[in-house]
Order: sequence, then structure tokens, then C-alpha cells
Amino acid sequence: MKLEHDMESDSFYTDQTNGSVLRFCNYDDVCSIDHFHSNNKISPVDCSRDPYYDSGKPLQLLNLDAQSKAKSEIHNWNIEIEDPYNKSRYSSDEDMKPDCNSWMRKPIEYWDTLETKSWLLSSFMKLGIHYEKLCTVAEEFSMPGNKLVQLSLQDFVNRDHDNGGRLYEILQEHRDMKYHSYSFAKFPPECSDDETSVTISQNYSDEESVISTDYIKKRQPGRPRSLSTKQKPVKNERLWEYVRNLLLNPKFCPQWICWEDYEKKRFRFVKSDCVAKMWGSRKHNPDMTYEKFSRAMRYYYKKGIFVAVQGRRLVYQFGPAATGLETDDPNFRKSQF
DNA sequence: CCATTTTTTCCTGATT
DNA sequence: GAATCAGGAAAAAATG
Repeated sequence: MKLEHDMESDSFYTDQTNGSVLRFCNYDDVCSIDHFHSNNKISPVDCSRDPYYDSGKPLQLLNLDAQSKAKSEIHNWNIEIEDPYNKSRYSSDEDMKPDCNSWMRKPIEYWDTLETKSWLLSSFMKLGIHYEKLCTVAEEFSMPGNKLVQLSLQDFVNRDHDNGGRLYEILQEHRDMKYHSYSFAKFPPECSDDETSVTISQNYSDEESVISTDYIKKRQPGRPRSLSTKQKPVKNERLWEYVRNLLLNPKFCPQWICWEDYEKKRFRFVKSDCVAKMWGSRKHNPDMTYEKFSRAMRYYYKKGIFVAVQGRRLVYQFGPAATGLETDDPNFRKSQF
């Protein structure tokens, strides 16, 4: 897929095999993809608020350095992404409308390879990473979602030393649906007994459904304007809540953090650096370390959220002020069967 | 904008 | 020596 950057409109264009053109445009908090044909736009295909917007700063445009901006160059990069709008994938005209964001509406496990790449493209846009970089790592992540989701943080870092950690975190956010505009409630219709999808939709559909439909709406032709009605931001997790939620998430417990003694609310960091790094990723702070993370942990002693455990490295215990710890399956031993 | 709380950064020193 | 733990101090960020 070749992308051209138009300095004037700050948009990216890509020619499709059927002669039409797709436009990727980030404008304020809107990430839009438009579909043109012979320079006449034929349909706005999708207008979605970036699902991660509320997790931090607004979307940035691609990270073009000042020099190339000054020269007003048109950038052409050959990106090994297959045409996501290949006709053969759609059965009717209606379905032929391009949908770059189909991955947003599915659990990761159900992404095909194209959707993985769409996600990768979106993530790079979100992180403001130069597209040249995408060229070098796209192949590394060329796999369907069920494979992608099995990659560890280390696997991500191995595939992309600079951004693997953040990509991993973005993927976890999608999995967790924390900042996601859509609900997976209806997905997949034919696999409603799937444990993952059921769990996800049960946990998040209620709070998410209140805001979900506003972001699927089509918009007027032309460059998107800034939305006037801003969604109220999602309240950030406190650090101790983040720790607690990891313990309640089978993706991270007991792999990254585990209960030592659930009755005493005592737990241990297994991969302390990973936990800290992911926290930093959440806060868009790549400099976070376990050293600093643990300092923040220690500030909670005074408030009774945590109590110190003497002589045990990486072991902490929740105090009387900590809430929401209830689970009937600590360390998810039962659910392994 | 202000006050307060939470988190980050840095540091010295102790312990494992 | 490397990691970790304890907190003080100060600043930054977030929240109300």
C-alpha cells in the first residue's frame, strides 16, 4: 500500500486497486477515513473517534520532521500492507464500502491478518510514528489476531525495539475495552458461547454502550471538523487500582502479578518491570521504571491502601482502605479447566 | 484560577 | 555489585 501525504490538508492518500482513493485524516479528535473515486468523493466510509483518545492526549498527525515539512515534500512510502478493500472479500455493493476499522469492533482473537495490519496502521498513527518505521515492522506483525494475542511483551519488544512495548499496551487496551468506543456485545453472533467474548461484553457493555453509538455515525462530506460535543473523559485508574485490576485480570495474573495469600490480600510482582512499563505506557511515560513505580506504591502505606511486608522482595499487601478485591478464583486456578 | 491529592523524579542509605 | 526497599524533598500532573 502506497501512502502519499498531502501537506495542504494534512491527509494521507492511498490508491486502491480498483482506482479509487482512500484518505486517512486526523483532525483534532477525529480519525477519519474517506473514500474517493477519480477525485470525487463517493462516500464517507467511517468516522470514528479514536478509541484511545480518552486515554491521553489527542491524536497527533504523523510525526513528520520539521525539515520535510518545510520542504513540503510529498512522501511516498511503500508499505507492505495488502489492500484491505479487496473486492473479493465482500459479497455485495453495500459491503464493498471500505471498513478500515473493522478490527475495532471485534475481539483480537477474531482479527484476520488484514485487520491486524489495520490495527497496526492505526496504532502507528496514534503514536505518531513515522511511516518509514511501519515499513520495517509491518511484516513482523503479519499474523491473524489469534496469533497476535499470544505474543508476549517480550515478543513485541523483539519485533520492534522502539515501540513494541507501547504497541503491546495498545493491544491490551483493546482487549480490556477500557477506552473503547464500541462494545463487543454482539460479537461474534455465531460464537456467543465463547468465553472471552462473553466475559468482555458482560464486563464492559453496560458502561460502554451509553457512549458507543455516537461514534459510529456517518458525517458530512469534506474534511471533518472538530466535534463540538466532547465526550467526558474516562476517569483514570489510580495506581493502586491498576495493580488491583491486574490481579483480577487473567491476562496478567498470575503471569505478571500473583496472589501470595489471597486471604491476607498479599500479592507479589512476578514481572515487576513489565508491570511498571505498562503503567508508564498508560500514562504515556516511557521513562517509568519499577524503581519509581514502587516509590508510588510506598506512598500508599500511609493511606492504608497497602501495608508493607517485611523482608519479602516484590511482595506487598493490600490494606483496609483498598476495595474491590473480591474474587472467587484468585490466580485463576479454576478457570484453567 | 486555586487548593489538594496523586504521581513522578531524584536521592541517600539500608538490606537482601 | 545488582535489585530492592524506605522515605525525604521537590516538582509535575491530575483532580475537584
